[in-house]
Amino acid sequence: MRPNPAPYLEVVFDIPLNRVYTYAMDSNGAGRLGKRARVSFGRRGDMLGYIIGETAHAPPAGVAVKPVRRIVDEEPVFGERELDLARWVAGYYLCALGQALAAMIPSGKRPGASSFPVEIDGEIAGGTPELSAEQEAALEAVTAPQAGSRLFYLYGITGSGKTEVFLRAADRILHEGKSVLYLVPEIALTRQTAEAVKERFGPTASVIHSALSPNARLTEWARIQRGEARVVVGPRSAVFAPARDLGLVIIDEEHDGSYKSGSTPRYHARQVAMRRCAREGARLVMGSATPSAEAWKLMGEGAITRLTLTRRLSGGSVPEVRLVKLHGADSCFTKELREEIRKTALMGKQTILFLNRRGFGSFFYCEKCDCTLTCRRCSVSLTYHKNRERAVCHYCGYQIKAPKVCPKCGSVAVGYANFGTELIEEEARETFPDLRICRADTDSVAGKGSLERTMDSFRAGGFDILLGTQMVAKGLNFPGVRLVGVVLADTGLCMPDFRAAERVFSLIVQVAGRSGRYFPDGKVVVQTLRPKDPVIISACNLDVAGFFDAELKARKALSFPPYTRLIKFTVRSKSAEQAEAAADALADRAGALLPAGADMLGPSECPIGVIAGNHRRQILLRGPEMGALHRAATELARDHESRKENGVYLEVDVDPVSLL
DNA sequence: AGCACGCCGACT
DNA sequence: GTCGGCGTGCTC
Repeated sequence: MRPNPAPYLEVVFDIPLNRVYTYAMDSNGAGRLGKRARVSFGRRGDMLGYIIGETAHAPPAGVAVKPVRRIVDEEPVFGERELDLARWVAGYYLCALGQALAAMIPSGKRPGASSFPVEIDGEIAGGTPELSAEQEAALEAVTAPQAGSRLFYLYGITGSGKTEVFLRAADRILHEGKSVLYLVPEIALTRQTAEAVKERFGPTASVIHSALSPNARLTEWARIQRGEARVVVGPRSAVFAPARDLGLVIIDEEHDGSYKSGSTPRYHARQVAMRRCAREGARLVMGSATPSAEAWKLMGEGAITRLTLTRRLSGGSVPEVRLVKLHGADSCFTKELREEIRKTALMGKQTILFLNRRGFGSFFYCEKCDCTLTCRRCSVSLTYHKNRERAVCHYCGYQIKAPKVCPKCGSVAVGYANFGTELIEEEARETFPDLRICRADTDSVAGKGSLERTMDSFRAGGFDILLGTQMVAKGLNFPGVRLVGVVLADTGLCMPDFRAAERVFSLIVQVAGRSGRYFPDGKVVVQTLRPKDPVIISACNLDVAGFFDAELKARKALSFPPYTRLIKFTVRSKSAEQAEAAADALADRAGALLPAGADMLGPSECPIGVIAGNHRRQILLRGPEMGALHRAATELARDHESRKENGVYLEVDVDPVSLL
């Protein structure tokens, strides 16, 4: 037996420790790179690690090298390309390499277990429909052999046939012998698109269904690795699929918030896709009726090629969107909405009521002049703190005594609005005691099975009114729905977030598009406390360009994305004093490290100041470009880690989507 | 992140 | 006298 030339393996773990550990491998031969290993780690007897290197060098003296227990994989689960991508993710999003790898690789035990069968929806249009001239032009642009651009945006109203263009483009790329990643928002849209892709591409397709077990995911992963599956449909994590010869990445509903991960690593699938496309020479095509501000700006500058679809294919009409003023003191339902709900029920049709996320805190409004309280520096709504009787900006910490009269018009008809889903449900039941009402949001339902049952039952006509949050808006089709009501558009608008207007606008336009598509007589009623608000008006007119004209001007004036980049630091501690001290210390260091042109907002208390006994404070770094800002943030994070403060945890969010 | 070691309050 | 609270310290 010849001596092993590389007897040590470098292993990383899915823990927030950016360190590489060395284990001993006594048997001969190399080829462990990219496989997973079971090792004993600290007090933990058994731990799954990722082998990122093979080396002849022993760790520094004094450390007792442990042997590898078992190599888990027959074949490596990640190659150089995946490792490179993981390194980039770890560096860009400031997390440990092991955490980046864990986010990429499904954590199944071993491949081979059978996958959960994907249910058939029974609503798939057979064959391939004819393309309109607009669709044809878009397809040609995206798949042109000598594309001048690599980045495209399919911008078109709901029902204009974006999906068919995506499928045709995927088909062409496949015929070039390359692979395609087709990203869809979580849950809802996945199923329909997945069916279409399965039907079109058969076994060449890999559908990363949300119901797949970890083992089944790993099986799919291996099929993609081998080049057996060359069209991958899935949610944001599918952007990491080990596709060979990547030719095209499709991001459907690009504006959707689910593309940004909510836990470490807090990556954005769009960002990862852009990096992959640049690195692997692939093209990227995104699509939405309501692009993100980032994408809209890039389209305006020509950095992304805009391909516009204007025609509705199914001949559906644009729905009537009615804007109705809601009087704060009265009920959650205006006369108009009540009458429309009644009328709809009498027709034997159904109503969907949208609640803009759960009411968050309380916000000032004036009944008389429609004004709100905003921070002068950040232009976000001030949050009302009842116990302290103060109105606070959660970006910069600016605060004033909570007014009892309107500062603009002196009216005493002011209040602090807060409409939660429970309140609205309660009132809906009181107002319509004879109608059958159900509620569907993630926190009202115990298991995901019961949520699906609720949806299916509603679809089958088992309820008259469905109360739901964004998740209902996304992709599910309910053929019996005539009326869509946005209960209170302002709830979202008053979120203390500079993206609040963008989200509200997007939601209303998406809702409106939905209603017109599946019911020719569709109606949308948007209730608002402030019917003169330009955001709500442009949304009801479905005026995307008009909205972004104003919105981008405001973002520029206030130095917010997409004109700047942000990195958010959140410190948390059981002790309020420690959290405050740590945040202040971090801010001091940040002040010294910040590059020219960059600034810092905060430290301030997080909008949800205490979660599970943890006091939270945040600092926002802001700069004109990511390069220098990111270097400062990296330094700052390293600095914090080196002088480990007990019980103080730091979390970093690069390109945060929500500042909450 | 886990998981153990360690040093102070109310129980059989 | 012990069981157990979770503070802090380490993990090849």
